[in-house]
Amino acid sequence: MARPREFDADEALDKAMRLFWAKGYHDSSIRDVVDRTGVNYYGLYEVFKNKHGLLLAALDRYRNTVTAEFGLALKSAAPTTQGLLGAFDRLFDLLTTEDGQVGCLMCTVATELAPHDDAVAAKVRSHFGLLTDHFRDWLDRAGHAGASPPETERQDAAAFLAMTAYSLALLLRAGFDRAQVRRQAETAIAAVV
Amino acid sequence: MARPREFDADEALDKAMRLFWAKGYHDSSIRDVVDRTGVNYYGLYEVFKNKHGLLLAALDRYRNTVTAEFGLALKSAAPTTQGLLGAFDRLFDLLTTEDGQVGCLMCTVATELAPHDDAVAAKVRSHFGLLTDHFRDWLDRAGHAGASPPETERQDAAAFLAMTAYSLALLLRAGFDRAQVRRQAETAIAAVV
DNA sequence: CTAATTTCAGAGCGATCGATATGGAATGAG
DNA sequence: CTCATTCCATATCGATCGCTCTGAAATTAG
Repeated sequence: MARPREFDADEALDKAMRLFWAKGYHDSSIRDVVDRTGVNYYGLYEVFKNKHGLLLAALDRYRNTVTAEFGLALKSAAPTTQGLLGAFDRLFDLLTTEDGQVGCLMCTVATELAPHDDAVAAKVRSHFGLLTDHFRDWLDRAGHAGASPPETERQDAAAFLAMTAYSLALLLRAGFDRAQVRRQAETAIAAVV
Repeated sequence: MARPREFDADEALDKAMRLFWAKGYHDSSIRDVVDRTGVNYYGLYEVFKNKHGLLLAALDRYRNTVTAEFGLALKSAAPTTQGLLGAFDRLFDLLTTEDGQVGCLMCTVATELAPHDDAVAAKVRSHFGLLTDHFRDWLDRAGHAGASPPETERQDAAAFLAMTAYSLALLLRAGFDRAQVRRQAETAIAAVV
């Protein structure tokens, strides 16, 4: 098989994801990616085809790491108001890293690209659906405690919480301080539990 | 005064605003602006200094036209659940134009630029504050009808509605259909009135 | 009228973009 | 070992970026 690859594709993808996450798509150049990952152009294009392919792969990775992590937080959250608020606190941690990744990658590329990029738009909507499912699971657990609301109402509440997560991410990215954003989360939670 | 200007600065700014609104900042080139407005480079740089100055002016115009229009809708909205929903319907109209402007310009530039552009971030936060004030006015009117909630709670509700408006715009831009987004609006409204 | 001034139209600037081509280094097959 | 193959490192490509400069056109002052 001739000369073996010197880089770890997942590791490189993670760094590329964090670059897109911090700076968005158009403002991140392939040269930036090369510098950050240490991977040469050849390897990058061999594995990810082009810049757009790299973004799509980064979105998948985001879903499988960051969003999955939040899913775990929801799974282990108590079926109470405080439990849900704790999950949102975990979300805030995930959405504000030390390396400058502020907000949610999905929300950022949604506003930047979705109207003119069907592949990205599809991934965003799919991600929103996943988020909704996670909240739905939590609501199902919480519903056992009190009176069980009707099916459609509970599904609406789940989608509403997913929308809330997105908008909290947007506010964080816009520079609102965490305490203020957290108050918004409390108001949203009070709406559905 | 020598040769007079041949273009209307406001008219040109409006077209530039719509370009940024539709495609975002980085994906809109000065050449695009020149083509869309018919204004030459010289005039553009003479009036707006540079691309960033043009964006800031566009954000001001957005606030004074689109957001002002929504403010009027809120002012004339009945102090009822249906009244508020009607104002959101007007918002949906404003956020989906025939020329391809989908979503909210402020939200779009917030995710695209705010973390690395203080001037833009400041305008976004100011815009969010204005939106909050508009909702606050409506809540004050609505509050007269029933039991008046405490001051801080009402202010939180106003900010929550502003956040809701932002996230509805985000969902529209991500390609969710209007009916689904409207359902989210209903859920949010039910949370505060 | 001429002269001075300002705008127009667009050519052109250096820089950077995404993407590819190239020559040498590293590996496995025979 | 040789040799074909694959990857690394980087030079380079044409295109486009934000922006400026230039020469002609249009206007006012005198």
